[in-house]
Amino acid sequence: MFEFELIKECEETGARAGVFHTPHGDIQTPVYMPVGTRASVKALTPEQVEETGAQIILSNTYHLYLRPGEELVRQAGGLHKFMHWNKPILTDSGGFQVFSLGDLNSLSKEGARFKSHIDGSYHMFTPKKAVEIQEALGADVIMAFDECVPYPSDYEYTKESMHTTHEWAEQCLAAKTRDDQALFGIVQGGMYADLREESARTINAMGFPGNAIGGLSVGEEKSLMYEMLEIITPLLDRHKPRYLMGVGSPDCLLEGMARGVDMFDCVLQTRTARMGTALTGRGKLNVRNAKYAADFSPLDEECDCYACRHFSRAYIRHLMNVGEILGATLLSIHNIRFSVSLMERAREAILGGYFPEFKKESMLKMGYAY
RNA sequence: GGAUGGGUUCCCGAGUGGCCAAAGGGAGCAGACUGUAAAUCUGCCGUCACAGACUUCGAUGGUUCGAAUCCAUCCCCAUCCA
Repeated sequence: MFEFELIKECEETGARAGVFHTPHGDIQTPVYMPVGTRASVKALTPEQVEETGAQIILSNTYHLYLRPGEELVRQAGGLHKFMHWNKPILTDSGGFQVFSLGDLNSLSKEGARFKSHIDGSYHMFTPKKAVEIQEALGADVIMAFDECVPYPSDYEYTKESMHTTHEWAEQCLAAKTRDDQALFGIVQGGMYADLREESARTINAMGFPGNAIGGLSVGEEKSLMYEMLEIITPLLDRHKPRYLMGVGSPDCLLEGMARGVDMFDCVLQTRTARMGTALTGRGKLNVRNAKYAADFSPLDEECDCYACRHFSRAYIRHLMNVGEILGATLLSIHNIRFSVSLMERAREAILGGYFPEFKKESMLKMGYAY
């Protein structure tokens, strides 16, 4: 279980194609994972998510712990059953929320004491607690409890935080009791090359079945993120999946893959969808714009998603403009399908030995600098 | 016919002598969004030769240094009474 088969590596870049085995099915990598923070990919039914070709979705420990509570999810028979999604699920540990939602009460080596953003009540997350909650939720992949330092952060703080994250990673491993869940460690180290190297070596040595890279895409220049990736991925076990947390946009997906990343998750697809933005092979398209009022072509001519097969830009613009929920649904379907499709095509390119060309063409067509 | 309340920038709606090109919504236009407190947030939103000027608050005329705000007449609208 949780074996990662490395099928092919690009000879020019670090891109890889593989298969990650989980109790709820195999995942063809590289993979984009839609995010369903509160046990729901916003605006979509599980069937709609599945129809996009999504193989695995994310959910969130912090949010589900606060509401409805992990015990309730356990009672429901676990997250898969509770939300009616029978494919793999990955739960984020909640580290990101505990630190980003601001009202952090106190942080120590033991864990983080924080105030609920919902009712102001105090809670304590420790590595052990984060694992316990995630075991109750029952996702296929669970994440170590880490601290995601903001950008910019000074060297000393980043270093100390990284060491705490490492200690927590060990504690998460020790706390784990279920063997039908894979616990991934998370590399931190901010934007400091030596810290990233140390963190990658340390986390990798702990022997997690998969390694994640956290603390990137937090406001830094993309070039800096790529630099960090180039330091990190070569130090992570080739035969285990590498997961770049919170990334990304189409260009970041391609650039991440080229640097050896296998798994990505990002809220951008669904969030921007709800705001009226469609990701397309020719770049972003804000369908609310007046110029699409009478444009009866699909969001993306080359897309095979449900929205593009049946609806026009003009119709979706109309839905968004009058505030019909269906607009958010159709755009979400499209953006997820677009991203999933990009990954599928990239995988084929890796397998077919033409990934560098595919990447270049895709980037240029989408209007990204190359 | 009489009484009363009204007519404000695309719409709704504040404002009742200067700090008013005129609050606040909405609509419209554009932008942002990367381990989701987001069906959210931000900007613009009379015109122009735009750190200034010009036109505007039903119409016309008047009072005043100064009017969307006060006065007169007129034109509409709403409700009530005949």
